[in-house]
Amino acid sequence: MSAVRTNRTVRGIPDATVARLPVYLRALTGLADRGSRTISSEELAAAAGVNSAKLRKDLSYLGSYGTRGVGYEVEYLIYQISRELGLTQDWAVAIIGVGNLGHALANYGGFPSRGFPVGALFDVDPDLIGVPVGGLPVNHIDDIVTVCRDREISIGVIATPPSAAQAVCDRLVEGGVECILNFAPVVLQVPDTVEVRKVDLAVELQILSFHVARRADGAAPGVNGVAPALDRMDGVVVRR
Amino acid sequence: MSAVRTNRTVRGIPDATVARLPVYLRALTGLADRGSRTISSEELAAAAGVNSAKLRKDLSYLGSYGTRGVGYEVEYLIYQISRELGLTQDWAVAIIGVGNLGHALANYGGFPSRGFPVGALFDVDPDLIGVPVGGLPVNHIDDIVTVCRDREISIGVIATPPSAAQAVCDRLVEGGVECILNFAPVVLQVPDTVEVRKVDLAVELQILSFHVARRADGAAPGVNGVAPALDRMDGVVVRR
DNA sequence: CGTTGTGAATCCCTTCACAGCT
DNA sequence: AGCTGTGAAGGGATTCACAACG
Repeated sequence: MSAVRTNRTVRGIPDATVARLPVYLRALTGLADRGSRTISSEELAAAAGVNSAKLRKDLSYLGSYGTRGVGYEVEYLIYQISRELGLTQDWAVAIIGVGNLGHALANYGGFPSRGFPVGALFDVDPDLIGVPVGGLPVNHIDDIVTVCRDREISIGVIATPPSAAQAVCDRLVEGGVECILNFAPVVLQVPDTVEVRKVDLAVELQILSFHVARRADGAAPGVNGVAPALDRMDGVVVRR
Repeated sequence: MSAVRTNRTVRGIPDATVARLPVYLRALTGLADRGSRTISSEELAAAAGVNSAKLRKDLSYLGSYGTRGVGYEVEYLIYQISRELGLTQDWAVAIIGVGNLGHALANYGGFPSRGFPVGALFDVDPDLIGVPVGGLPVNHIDDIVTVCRDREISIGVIATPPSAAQAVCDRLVEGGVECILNFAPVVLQVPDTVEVRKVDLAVELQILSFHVARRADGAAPGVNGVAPALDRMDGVVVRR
């Protein structure tokens, strides 16, 4: 994690910054659509929902792309952020698991339109193999390695049941995929050359639950919240 | 943000800790299924993919639920974490936007089975109103306020196109919903009594893109990556 | 004059290391 | 003897505040 490039700045952009760049990018494309030519850090920060000092510091990691007394040129900043994020080229994704979620993802236009064409679909279900979903026929999960190699898949999206996730992940890695977006509620084991990001819907809801519960706490009983709270520890409450 | 409760400990559990509790919970239920009675911080940490000191510190915010020299009793810890997260009661969720994603979410069994019954569905499309999705008829988006009030909805899941998201959000808040899970690529404006969490698939892919691009950088040309990289700044490359 | 870019201060989270308990 | 619980140290990220600059 100490890759020094001889480019413009010595790199090592903080993870927190990288995670915000796409948000800035979205705000900027919105502004470009509405015809803005330049924008100040204050305004852009408001549009992105962050503090302006944070925005300026984030952008400063990319280089000095603003003009003092004026602001940032929208189109130019869009280009610089896109370049930094590697969005100047397409990266093919594979979706593994064509159930509810995988189906929705395969049909979701937001991926290809942002430079992430869906290059392959995989499932185990024999009834699905060969059936086109979102215009692309489903391949068998046993062919992950060869198909990913052939089609130069860069990103694997795991939308399988949890029990299958690790095996699928292993094959993706074997097929040369080094970036994985994991929707399965499992902690994946990968070599440290591989980058994994996780989206876990149940976890998100449980985090929200903490906040609802906290609010309900002080409030009058019966305000949003279906069953009465358990007060006694008389058994385990987690369902499956 | 300085809510002091007179319970057992003075509260104020760090956000980072709250975000990990669901992960511990999942690891623990897995262990319980396999019949483990107790577990050490070392083992549980490994299962959850974190460092053991972090795990112990996180758990220490809930209270002293371990036994020195032994470890944690699995069932008891499950109960304590569930209680802390407010999972000892159900919280009804509403899904707004019954398109690809909303449809998948409505049919996803993981929500109700974890204590988040789907209590309402909304859309604007007249063809969808009244049609049952996942067993529940779709309501019109104009009825959000009254339906959410009536059915005591605690959590709103926004799965609409970005253009509709803010208006939907406003109505949810008006209907008494104080926790929102937002799938629309928009920064929502809410009163600070409302908690918003965001899941943005395109952002996740763009973050991964940064990492793919970084890897591809040093590698031989042609290794995973569809189009040749742009070297010149001759136009804007972001698509819509 | 207005806004960027950035050292310095602050805050929060993570990790270490070990005292304290079973 | 072994493992938890936690002060203390360390590392990042955020925010402040202002010098530098167009």
